[in-house]
Amino acid sequence: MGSRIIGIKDVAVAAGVSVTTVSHVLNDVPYARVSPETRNKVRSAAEQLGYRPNRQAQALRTQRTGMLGLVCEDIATTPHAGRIILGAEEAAKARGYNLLIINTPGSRSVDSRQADVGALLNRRVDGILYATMHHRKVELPAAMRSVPAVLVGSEAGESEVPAVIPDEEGGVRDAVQALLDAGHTRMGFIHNADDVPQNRQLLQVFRATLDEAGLDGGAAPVESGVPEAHGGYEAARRILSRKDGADMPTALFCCNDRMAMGAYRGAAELGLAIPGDLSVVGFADQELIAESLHPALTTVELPHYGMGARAAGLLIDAVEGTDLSLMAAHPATVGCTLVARGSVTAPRGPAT
Amino acid sequence: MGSRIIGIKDVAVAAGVSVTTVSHVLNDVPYARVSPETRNKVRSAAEQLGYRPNRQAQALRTQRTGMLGLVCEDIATTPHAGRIILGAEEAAKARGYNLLIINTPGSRSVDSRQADVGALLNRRVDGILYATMHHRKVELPAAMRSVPAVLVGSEAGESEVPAVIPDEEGGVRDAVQALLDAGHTRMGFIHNADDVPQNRQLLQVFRATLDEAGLDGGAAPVESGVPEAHGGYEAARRILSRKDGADMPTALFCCNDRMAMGAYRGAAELGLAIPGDLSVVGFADQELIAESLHPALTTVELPHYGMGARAAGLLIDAVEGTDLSLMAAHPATVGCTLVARGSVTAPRGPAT
DNA sequence: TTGAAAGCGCTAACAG
DNA sequence: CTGTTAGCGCTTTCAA
Repeated sequence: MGSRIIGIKDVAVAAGVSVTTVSHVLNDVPYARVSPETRNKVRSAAEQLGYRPNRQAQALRTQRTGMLGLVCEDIATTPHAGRIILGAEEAAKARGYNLLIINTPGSRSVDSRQADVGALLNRRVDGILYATMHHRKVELPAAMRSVPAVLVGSEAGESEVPAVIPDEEGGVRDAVQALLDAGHTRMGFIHNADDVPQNRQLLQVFRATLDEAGLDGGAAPVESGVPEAHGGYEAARRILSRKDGADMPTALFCCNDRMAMGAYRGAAELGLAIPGDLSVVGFADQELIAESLHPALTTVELPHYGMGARAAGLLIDAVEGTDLSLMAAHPATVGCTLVARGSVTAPRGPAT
Repeated sequence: MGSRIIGIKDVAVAAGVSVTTVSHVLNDVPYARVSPETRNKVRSAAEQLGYRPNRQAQALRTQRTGMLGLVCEDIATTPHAGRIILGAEEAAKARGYNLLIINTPGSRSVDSRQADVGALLNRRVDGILYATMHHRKVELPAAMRSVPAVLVGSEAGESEVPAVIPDEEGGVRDAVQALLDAGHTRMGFIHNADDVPQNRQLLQVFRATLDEAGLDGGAAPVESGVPEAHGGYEAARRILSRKDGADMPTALFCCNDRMAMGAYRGAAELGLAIPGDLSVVGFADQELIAESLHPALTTVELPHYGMGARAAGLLIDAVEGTDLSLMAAHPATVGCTLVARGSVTAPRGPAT
């Protein structure tokens, strides 16, 4: 137990070769012509000594750190954060990269975010993943332009940074289609009152899908509320007590699962059983809630893991030379999946 | 736009001084004696050129990377992951460190986890944070012993690795006390049927707290179920339909919030209003659920953020020379907070 | 087939 | 007060 840290030199000595040879062997340098015996000697010496290549030193020499920066704008605050991180981490690891993670408050000044990105740049990350929670246009720290970058979950304003976003439109279509397929023709829409573009779009797609099915999307009852259980509760009560009889919707599309949870309660209070009297689909929010509800909520899952993985893959492509500039204008989109659980069934036959 | 990357040398030239001086100024080396004018010249030259110290090079030279490895055992899978990561990240950042994150499947072989830790070691992280989700003894990859390490959320088996764990015992006591304070004397315990030590302990503490209050903890009704909403539902039904009248519990302690959610439904079906007829407290699970329930669930919050921050702080202390070996035998504990919401109130007066 | 040697960008003795 | 210089551990010409 003498020398604490052993380097390539120690391996070279132990194997009776030069450091060059060790480097060639251990890195499988293609043009290196080393005899098999020598290779073995080197490898076993390295193993024996427990040699750990110092990636800092390698990086200094090769100008490649093999590290990707993941800057999360408030992301680690939401329950979905972990999935994005996990997706990015596994995709990165699979290609030999590691993730340097940094949280940056989106609320704070651009300067503070600059500094966070700067820290990553000082560490010479090969590229940067910039993740945000709410799918919207985002203003990027200027410093980011000096390395390849990919946005996760939102698009950049005017810049030409490629982005990976969820295909929410497809998700809404799938959800509505599931209701249509079950035989529903009158469905209500419970809207998130937060006025972000994303939310407006959900409603548009909802209506368009109805129109395309030959129904009147514009006529569908819509109510908004705060994006919490009680907002959903109130909105549901309003929709469901508008009028009785033939016009009452037999299904509800809720903009997020918490609101759906509230809708459950609203329906229960009005004596409506789910899914017998009322089918419900949720959207993109909380798997945990969806599964815990009774009956379990059929909902659309946002592909957090997939977006993380996809973005990391693209970023590595860019780092390794692929030109992503074509992608900048046209974000990559990853599909949402409709998870069918127990809250959708066929509507009751027309009232007698 | 000639030279792309500018180094300390460029700054030295621009400022008309030597690299030593630049290094001294930029790093605020205490024993360096540099005139204020020179300092200014250096600083503005650096600023001007947009100089970014190359931390890889610094690290190579100083043998300190300023990076902490965070290995998460399956952690990024759970919704709590983000809070631990966030806590660790912010604490690290505050002291000038960054986090290299790596997910490692706890289910897979020790070898695979060794490899993950190895990747961190190759990058010469200054220390390692090892986080697990379920508070239990954990078997650590041997390689970890070569750098300072701190466990988050679980204790090590026989090794002498310091750990940071939640004070669940205190959390249970607080919850029971809240019920006691509200005037409850008969409370049921809804147990997680998973047979992990943690769960057994919760019940013990529950009983002990009751005993200490002069009640008979052993007599409290206990029912177990799978740790999901339906498990809680079934357990609640069993407890609440055991017998009527004076012996029926007026409050329920649930081992996690999903089970509490099920208990709500069970109570509702039996015609019991919460909190009027039945008070409920949850434990350590899902803030999102707790807030969305109606009435909102009073529950005990596990200090994920705090554990992450605390662990990072300790690790950095160790990295910077503090001896943590005393701590190894005695894990640091961070308190859980009882979040009072709407599910606890005084019991109804004794039945007429 | 293998080895010697020149740096990657920076810090820290040691000299002035 | 400031500058020279020797590495940190590794890769990669270039030469043998």
